Amino acid sequence: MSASPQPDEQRSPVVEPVTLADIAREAGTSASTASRALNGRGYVSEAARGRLLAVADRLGYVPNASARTLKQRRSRVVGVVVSDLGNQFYATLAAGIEQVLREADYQMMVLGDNSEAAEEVEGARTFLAMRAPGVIMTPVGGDATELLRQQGVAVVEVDRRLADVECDAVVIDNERGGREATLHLAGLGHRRIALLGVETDWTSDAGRLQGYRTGLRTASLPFDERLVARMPLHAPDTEARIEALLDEGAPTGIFAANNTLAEQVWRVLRRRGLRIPGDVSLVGFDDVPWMEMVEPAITVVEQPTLELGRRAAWLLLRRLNGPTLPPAVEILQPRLVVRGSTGPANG
Amino acid sequence: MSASPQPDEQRSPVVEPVTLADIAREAGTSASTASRALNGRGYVSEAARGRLLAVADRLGYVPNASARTLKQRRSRVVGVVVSDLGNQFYATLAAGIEQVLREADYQMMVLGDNSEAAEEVEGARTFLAMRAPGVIMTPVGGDATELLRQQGVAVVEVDRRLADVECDAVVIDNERGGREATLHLAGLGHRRIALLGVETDWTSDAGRLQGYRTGLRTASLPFDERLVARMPLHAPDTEARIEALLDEGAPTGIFAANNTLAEQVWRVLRRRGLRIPGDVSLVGFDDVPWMEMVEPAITVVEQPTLELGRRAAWLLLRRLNGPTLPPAVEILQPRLVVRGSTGPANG
DNA sequence: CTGTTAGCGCGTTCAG
DNA sequence: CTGAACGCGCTAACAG
Repeated sequence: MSASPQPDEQRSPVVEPVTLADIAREAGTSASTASRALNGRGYVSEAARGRLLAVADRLGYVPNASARTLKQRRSRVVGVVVSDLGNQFYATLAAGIEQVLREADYQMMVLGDNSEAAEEVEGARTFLAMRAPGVIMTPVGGDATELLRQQGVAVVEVDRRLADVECDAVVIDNERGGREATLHLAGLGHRRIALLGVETDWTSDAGRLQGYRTGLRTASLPFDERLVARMPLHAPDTEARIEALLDEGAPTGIFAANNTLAEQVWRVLRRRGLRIPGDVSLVGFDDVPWMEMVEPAITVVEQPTLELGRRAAWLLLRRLNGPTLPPAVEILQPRLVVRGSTGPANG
Repeated sequence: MSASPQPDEQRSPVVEPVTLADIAREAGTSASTASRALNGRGYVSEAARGRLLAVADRLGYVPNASARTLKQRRSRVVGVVVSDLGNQFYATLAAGIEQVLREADYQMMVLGDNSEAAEEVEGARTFLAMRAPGVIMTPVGGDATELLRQQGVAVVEVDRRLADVECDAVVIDNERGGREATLHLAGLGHRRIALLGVETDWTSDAGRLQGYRTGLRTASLPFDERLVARMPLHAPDTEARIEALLDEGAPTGIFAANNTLAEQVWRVLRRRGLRIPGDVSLVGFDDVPWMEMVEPAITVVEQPTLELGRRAAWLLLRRLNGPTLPPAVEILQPRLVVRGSTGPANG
């Protein structure tokens, strides 16, 4: 009955953002002093500082990041570009990076290229535009790193290495992981062990393949082309290729070199009604939650993914503080976790 | 033998970034004209435009985002804050948002609060500092939205609603989802149906609970307190509480109101050696990949998560173009997907 | 300890 | 169609 709904009373006051000048005026100082007080650099009397902080708080001051970045010629945003944010591995990697960055008061901005060099370069340009002081990435095509480095942006490669120029990196001992997976299968009596990898020039896959070969040799098993399938990255027919591998290679043990491949193999095996490990044993690389929820649980080469991210962030922070330090490369160790998907060969 | 590795030849030329002034000078025009040519606004002769574009390309010009933002008083970065980026649901939500934003030439910056109002506010301040024109969030504590709105930042709530002030939102019909899950179990003859939810004031959980109650009523089943467990968000003893629910409520059917709860129930049931659905039937809310990989696969109320994100982004873009439009609320429909984890009651 | 000055790189007036 | 001038908000130098 009373106040009928007025034309919404224009309920967006949309106040102008409070600036340093505003709080300086309010506190009776100059903007410079306000600046010094609010970010703790330079001399400011206790009295002034107190007043300034109080006013800033009262007015709800939020520093304008763009102005600061423009002036200082670098932002507090660290760029991260990974292959696929939907993949648990990369998501966890990013989480690790974020943990460390946050403590150091940097913002993280993540971008996904789809393992496409072009998108990676686009991401690099974005970070260049934002004047990011550093970028962490799972490299796909060299160009991005080069572009960044050329502009004085620190780059850390994580999970795999690619850059021609030397740069900081943190990776897994993939060769060892591949070897252990292969030897585990060989130790169970498997003689036809397949490798399922990705067709790239990435050091991660190359290492796992290398480990596979070393493993075979150690176990005195021959290397057979028909037992190796390397999937093009965006192949629409991955499952068909897996079927082909099964048909032509007749493996009794399969080493799938990443978590998505493991999932796809698993689906194919199940669809075919093949028993695991009765008919085929399966070892994955990179442990993700579903692997220990399915029946049987998947034997896997586990990698310290979160730690991988944390180290990468550390390396970057170190680099930001010491631009002339020699490049550092950290190698983390994977660990074989034996579960139900691997068993003795019977064929 | 030849050139011994020199002191690395100072191989970081670290060129100064190319500015608009640089390319203007090179092309023999003023910076203003360069600006107009490069971002297509205002009149520029074809000749000048051509030269400018060529020079910009040759010099590898990357616009300084901070300068642009400072001048225009708003950036091209849309903020997104979700509860937990590690959770597949929120990750997919973000992916949907990103798809749409990218097409409209906006950058997305995601932040995770841990369902903590304080972190959410911190996120809002970050976006305020970056002069984000809009923010999309799964709200937890009201304050952030208010802060943002007050400063004229467009806000879209997604997955749940919270704001006192009216604002755009896109949500799922949770009531219906909860009802269908409950009726499905009731239809199978279950009389002791438990609800496992989260103890929050979120509309999502409230809706699912409401649907549960409606479902019970429709099926002429009594509402029993002992069959309802609402978990505090960061409870360290969730599994113990689930055990308690099992002991005290003796349910033969369980409706777990989100994907993480479904996972936890599943783990507890398995640990206890209870058969699914022989001893207990389980329905989840929000379909995620593991649910159809486990044996038996989980019956679930599926929601169009990616679409949820896409719509939220659309709503935001719409709002950015029409600040005075009336608030829009979109409600998307969930869908019951029956799989093996639900079966007839026998007790 | 403080204020003044200047400029980061850009886009937007406004004359010409 | 173009250029000159200005200012977005902040901080680094420099006097005082």
